[in-house]
Amino acid sequence: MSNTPIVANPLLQLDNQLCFPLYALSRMVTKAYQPLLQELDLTYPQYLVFLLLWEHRELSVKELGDKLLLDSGTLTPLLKRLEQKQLISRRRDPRDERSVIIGLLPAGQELQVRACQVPEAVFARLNMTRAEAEALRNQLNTLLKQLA
Amino acid sequence: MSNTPIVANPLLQLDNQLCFPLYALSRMVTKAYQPLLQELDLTYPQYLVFLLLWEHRELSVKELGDKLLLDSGTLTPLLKRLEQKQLISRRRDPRDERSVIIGLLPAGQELQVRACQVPEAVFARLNMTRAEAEALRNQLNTLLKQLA
DNA sequence: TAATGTTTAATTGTGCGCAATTAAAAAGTC
DNA sequence: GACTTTTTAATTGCGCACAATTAAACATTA
Repeated sequence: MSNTPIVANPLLQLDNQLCFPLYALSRMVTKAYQPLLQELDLTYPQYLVFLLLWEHRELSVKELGDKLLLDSGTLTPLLKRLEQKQLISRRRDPRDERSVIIGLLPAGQELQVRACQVPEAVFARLNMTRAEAEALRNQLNTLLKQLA
Repeated sequence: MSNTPIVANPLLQLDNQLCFPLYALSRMVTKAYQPLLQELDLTYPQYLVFLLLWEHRELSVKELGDKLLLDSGTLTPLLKRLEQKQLISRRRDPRDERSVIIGLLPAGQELQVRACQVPEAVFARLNMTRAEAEALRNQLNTLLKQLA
């Protein structure tokens, strides 16, 4: 009875899944950022929010969610923590009181200078050429657009 | 003062990061599994545990962690939930009392039959050929081995 | 064998991620 | 203009992920 043969279904083997390396690599890359972001006192998703704010200065929660593919259940508490650290501001859009507009405070703006070295430092840890990285990024982005 | 020019640093733009499509695509793929796994009453990481158990029947928490790149802080509560649902068993290894051995219970074994259709169903949602999927998987696995 | 070091899980605490619900504002429709 | 529908955030609850700590079992070495 404890000898029931195990059906070796290749479709159900971890090594044959596309999902697993995607899942695992994503976490490993996040971990590669961690020590660098710790110096900025930011988590990885918080860092992504700042990438957008440094580029656009102001964005609504909705716009952040559209760009990061995250909903308000994730963003609202994250943004409140950044507000509490005086890095960003949160205010209702007077023209549409449903929207909450996120803006950079001086301390949040100043983080950009210290963040400049992060991409290079992380890149150095992944042993791949620029061309390889860009090719993979385009590949992943293509898939992403098909799904989102 | 609110006119401080924003330095457009391409290295700090979300669209130029490799990390973001990896992070976002991983979550999207997990979401693609969700409705299928819901019928098995499993979460995505729980499903990964079962892929390994269906293949190996018994594995220690350590072995599961090595294969999934997860630590006991993640696995212990997850496994306790599966134990509570009578899907798996947890017992100390009599030969090394530090190890906890995870085994399949009948209900957990029977889940395999219902799971057989999951990989095909998920694959259908990603508009890519087998060859493309395999190429990408190998690429991601190579990167993963470099990091782990 | 006694002391030291290593391995393995468990625990604790924090921060996502997301489904589901609620509530308010805005837009569309009759 | 009242009614309905849609949009937008916030809230609640649950399950990961993971860093840091603890404790027990095992291994190594003096």
